[in-house]
Order: sequence, then structure tokens, then C-alpha cells
Amino acid sequence: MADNQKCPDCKRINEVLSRVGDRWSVLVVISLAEHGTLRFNELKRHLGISQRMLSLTLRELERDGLVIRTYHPVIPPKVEYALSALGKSFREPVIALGLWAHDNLPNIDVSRERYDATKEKQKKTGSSL
Amino acid sequence: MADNQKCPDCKRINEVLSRVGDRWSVLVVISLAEHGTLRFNELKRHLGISQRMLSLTLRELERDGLVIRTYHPVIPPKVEYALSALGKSFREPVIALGLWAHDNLPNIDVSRERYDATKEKQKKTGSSL
DNA sequence: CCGTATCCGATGAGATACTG
DNA sequence: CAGTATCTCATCGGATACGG
Repeated sequence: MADNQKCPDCKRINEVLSRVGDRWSVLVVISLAEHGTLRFNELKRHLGISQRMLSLTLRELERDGLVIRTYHPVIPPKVEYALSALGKSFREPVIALGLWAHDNLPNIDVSRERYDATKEKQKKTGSSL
Repeated sequence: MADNQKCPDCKRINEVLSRVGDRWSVLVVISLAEHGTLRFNELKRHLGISQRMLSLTLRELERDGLVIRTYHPVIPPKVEYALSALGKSFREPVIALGLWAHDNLPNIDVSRERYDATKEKQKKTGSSL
């Protein structure tokens, strides 16, 4: 329910985030972008992700066409993951976000400290703003 | 546990997403970017968000210094929210993401259909890849 | 009007154990 | 090695009700 969305942009953004907006998806894409091709356990080690979440994430990314899964029928089994063209193109907006973060995370930290300090004082004085 | 993160980029991205990566935060920033200044219930209507989530989201955004909350002590109460300079700067990487989405969501849809269709066939034939 | 508090179901995510 | 299956706990997020 609640299709109260007036602005079309909100709907779009919502759609994006619903698909590729979760933490692990982004991290996997970044990892593959850097290393080119990785095996299941390599990704697992690099990201510090649980087996379960990696499995689920990779399946979704493959389904969405961002990563390509290549199964080599050898013993022991060998499966390689790489970015598709779509996956590579996704890297750019993510990098933009990363740059913004690099520039502004310190600002956020400062703001948080100030905010928390202010709230503490308000508790003491009991002031109602 | 699991500080297995080898690549520093992953840590950074993780930090970004932890702060401003949730759906509602992004949507609120977009809304404020478009309308300039909005009251609590205006935001609520525009986004189709629940009172609870809007309250939580706005508090976090204010704490992070992305939005500025202005309380007008009149009757009935009036509170206005607007983007800070930091909040405005955040809009740009988000727009980049929105553009990517606009261009590529159809591709994702196609990919999903193909994937699902393939999986269906595999179930019928019982093929193991 | 602007919130906070409470309850509750749905989802996210790690740990563990097991199969091919 | 590359997963799947459970179990379990935390967090997300809506609905509702109440207070300033």
C-alpha cells in the first residue's frame, strides 16, 4: 500500500535501491571490478562475507545480469565470477559515491559528535526546543 | 569478527552505505533537493513513508549534518526541513546513480526474465550445470 | 501538527552442518 | 571447492495509539 509517491524520481530511485542497493551487492561488484575474475572462496575471503550471503548475493547479481558465472566441470569444482558489461558500467556511479564519501565522511563524523554532545546537554538542562 | 577485508575500498564503501545507504535517507534527500524546504507531513505525503520511519530517518540525517531542522514555536507547531550544503553535495552522486538506473533498469528486467526462464527449463529437464 | 512509544510481522545476516 | 539447508538473532518497517 502507500503508493502516495508524487514525484516520479522517487519511484525510480526506489527501484534502483531495491535491485542493486544492498551492501553486499555493491561490495561484490567493487571487488570484481578490481580483480577482474574471482572464485567463490576468493570473494568470500576478500569481503569477509558469510557463505550464505555470498551465495545469495551472487545469484541475484547473476540474475540481474551484472555478473557472469562460469562453471568449470573439473575436480575439484571451479567456478569463476566476473563482471558483465552492465556490471562494469555500474561501477562508475558507485565510484562517484565512494569519492563523495572519501571527501565527506569526516564532516559527518564531526556533525555527529556535535549533535550527540548537544543532545547530552539538553538532557541535563531539560530544555525543550 | 570477520575483519577479513583486504581491500581498503571495501571498508570505505561499507562505511558510506552504513551511513547514507538506506532507502529512506536517499529518498528524503532527493525530495528536499527538489522542493527546497518541506514540513514533516509534507515529506510524509510525498514519500508515502510511515510516520515512524520518517521520524527516525530525519533524526539521523540531521545528526549526520545532511539536513537542517528548523523548529517554529507557533501553534500549531511548525517544523521545516531543508538540505545543508553537505546534503546538497550528496545529491550529485545520487543523481549519477539515478541516471545509471534510468539507462539500465530495462536491461536488468530482460536479464531477469531470461534467467528465470532458463531456471524453469532446467527444472523440467533436470539438467545439472 | 509533530512527533515518541509499543507491538508485530518480514527480512537480513551469521554460524553451523551437510552434499556433489 | 562450491554451494544448500536450518536455526537463530538483530534490524527494518508498518500500524496503532498516545502526548506536547
